[in-house]
Amino acid sequence: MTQEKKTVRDERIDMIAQLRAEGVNPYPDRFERTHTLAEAANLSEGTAGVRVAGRVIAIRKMGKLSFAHIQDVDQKLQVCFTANDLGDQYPFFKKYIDIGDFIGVEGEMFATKTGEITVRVVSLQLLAKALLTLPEKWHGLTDQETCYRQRYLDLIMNDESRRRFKLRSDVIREIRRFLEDDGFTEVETPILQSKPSGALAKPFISHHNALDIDVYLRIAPETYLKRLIVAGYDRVFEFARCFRNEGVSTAHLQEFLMLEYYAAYWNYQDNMDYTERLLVHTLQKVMGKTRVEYMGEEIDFAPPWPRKSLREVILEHAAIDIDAHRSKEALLAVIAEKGIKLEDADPKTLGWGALVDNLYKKACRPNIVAPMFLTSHPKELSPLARANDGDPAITDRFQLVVAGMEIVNAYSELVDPIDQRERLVAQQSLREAGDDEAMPLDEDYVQCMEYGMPPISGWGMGIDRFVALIANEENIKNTVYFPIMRPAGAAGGRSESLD
RNA sequence: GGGCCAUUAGCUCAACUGGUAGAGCAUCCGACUCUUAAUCGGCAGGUUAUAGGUUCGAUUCCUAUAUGGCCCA
Repeated sequence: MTQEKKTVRDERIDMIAQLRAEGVNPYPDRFERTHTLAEAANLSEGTAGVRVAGRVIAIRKMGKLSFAHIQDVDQKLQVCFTANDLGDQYPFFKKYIDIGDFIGVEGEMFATKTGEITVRVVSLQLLAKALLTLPEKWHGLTDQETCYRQRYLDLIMNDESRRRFKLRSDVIREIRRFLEDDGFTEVETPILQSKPSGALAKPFISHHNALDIDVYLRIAPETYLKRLIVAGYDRVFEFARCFRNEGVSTAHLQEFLMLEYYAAYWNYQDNMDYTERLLVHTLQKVMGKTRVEYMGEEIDFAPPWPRKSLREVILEHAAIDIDAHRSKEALLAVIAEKGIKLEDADPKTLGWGALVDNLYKKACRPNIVAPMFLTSHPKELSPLARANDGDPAITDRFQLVVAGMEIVNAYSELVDPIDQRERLVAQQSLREAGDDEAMPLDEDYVQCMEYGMPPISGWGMGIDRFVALIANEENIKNTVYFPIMRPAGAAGGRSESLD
């Protein structure tokens, strides 16, 4: 006996054939709506001629009276079918409409005895027949992997997921409006670049066939945005999809959204003021408040946010004065003396600046919860930042640190072409020594600077990370619709290449 | 890169110390005019992630692999 068992899908395919045989198109081309579901939900009782459409997400079929809920990404609405109102269409509904289908209905608004606003349907149209059933209605979809791989199911089933993605869209919209209202121009700069620059990171490499050159997916839009300031724009910004070919973790995406803006004639102090205004405005607009909860801690963004130098912060949390230990050897010695273990495999290969950075990440950063501006980073960590006029070993730079995460990175830009060339040459030699995160010398960029670059302060924020923070979401993958995953069922293909 | 955990019906989960793999929802058949996890009755649904091993017997124990999650570096 090889009788194949019928799956739900097989049954639905049979049903579609049956529908067609009865002259019903299971996939009609349009439906004329009078209201969205959200609009309909706000209509008053007695409003007739309401035409709405959506996906059926729940059905309660009874003898001659049935209820269903239809849903879109914003709203869920109850609809009611009776044999009296629908006539022939009532048995059609009972026989052919399933959870998961899209339907369009026309009817009159009324309130049920529990007071729920509902459409009393007088005519019904099937708009799309579903072959596969939705996840179970009560527990919904909880498997994280399925949520990532089939985000549409996550969004259909999980209200919390819909809210999170709405928050993301709201954040981007409000930031964009705020910047536009302040005279910033939104621009687009290249994603395919022949030299990756603007950050210290490993790029993805691709190949341009027509030009026969290797190209890099951008790691930051920085140097192109500054070229536009040279071109004469006062203020530009870009929501820039960036790519960094680095490790996977709950805090890192390889493809992520960075907002950068550049304002001519500002320094980093002006920019800290502006950062407070921009982010407080955004939080007020999208959350209606400045307090958010993240992983059980309450974080209040009410300004002003303290401004502390890297030196002060390390002194505070690690009791080490980095100014008193300005050589790598001296600093290593005092770190060892304090019994602090750095994360990097071999701190001896790091320069003084990188050592300071590691020390901060280990001893200070996890303790910074409330928003704080961290300023005055070592010059060697910031090849595109302006050196401080009083102390040329540090830069006029700040990061906004919240909940142990760097949310914003900004500085007074280096606009001196001679200084810039020297620093990029230094980076280049690090690169040649094997540091593939060091920045290559971009001759075209330095040349641009030689034509004259005004004072600028630039700013960058990881949108995904910011959204994760205010959405109280631990895993950054849940702030993007479709995070990259290893293809499901991919069978090996890499064992051969292992040495 | 290292450690721990998970993978069982379409979905959410059980299955004691190794002894015939179960339930709810969804599907299918039937009843039902205010339901909302609708209810009630009935049917059906499985290569327990994959490949090996131990055993009279493996969802359970062991090894490897795959995918994912969490923690650490």
